[in-house]
Amino acid sequence: MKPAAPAAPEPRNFFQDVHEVVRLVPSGRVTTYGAIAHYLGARHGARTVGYAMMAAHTADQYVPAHRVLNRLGHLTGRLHYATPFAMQEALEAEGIRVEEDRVLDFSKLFWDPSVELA
DNA sequence: GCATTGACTTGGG
DNA sequence: GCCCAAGCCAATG
Repeated sequence: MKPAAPAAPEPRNFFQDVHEVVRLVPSGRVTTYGAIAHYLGARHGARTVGYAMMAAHTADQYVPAHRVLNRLGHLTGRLHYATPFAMQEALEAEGIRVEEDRVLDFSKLFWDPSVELA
């Protein structure tokens, strides 16, 4: 019989893996695409992680993508939200200070899954 | 099957 | 600290 339902627009397990790691990010903390990629093996490349985040918009469960930033702590994905302020407000709602589209004390708030989940 | 694009990262100027 | 170029993987046309 058929191995799977090709009609299902769901991507590979890799997307679910990325979404799961993002959900594990505690409130008030942030992580980066590179950290997630490294936790998953770093073979897929940070770009693929970012691509998975774009799919997070269509994920079954909610994914706190606002806690995922680039290595500089910039809110790179804010333009992908319904409103460009949604991501910043979501971060500030968790006690994270955001200034000029970048997270303050990013080094302190940085949450590395390859270390915290070790 | 090749070329383009994308929520990235690193290195050099 | 910021900008440009190269490398990387996956999806789309």
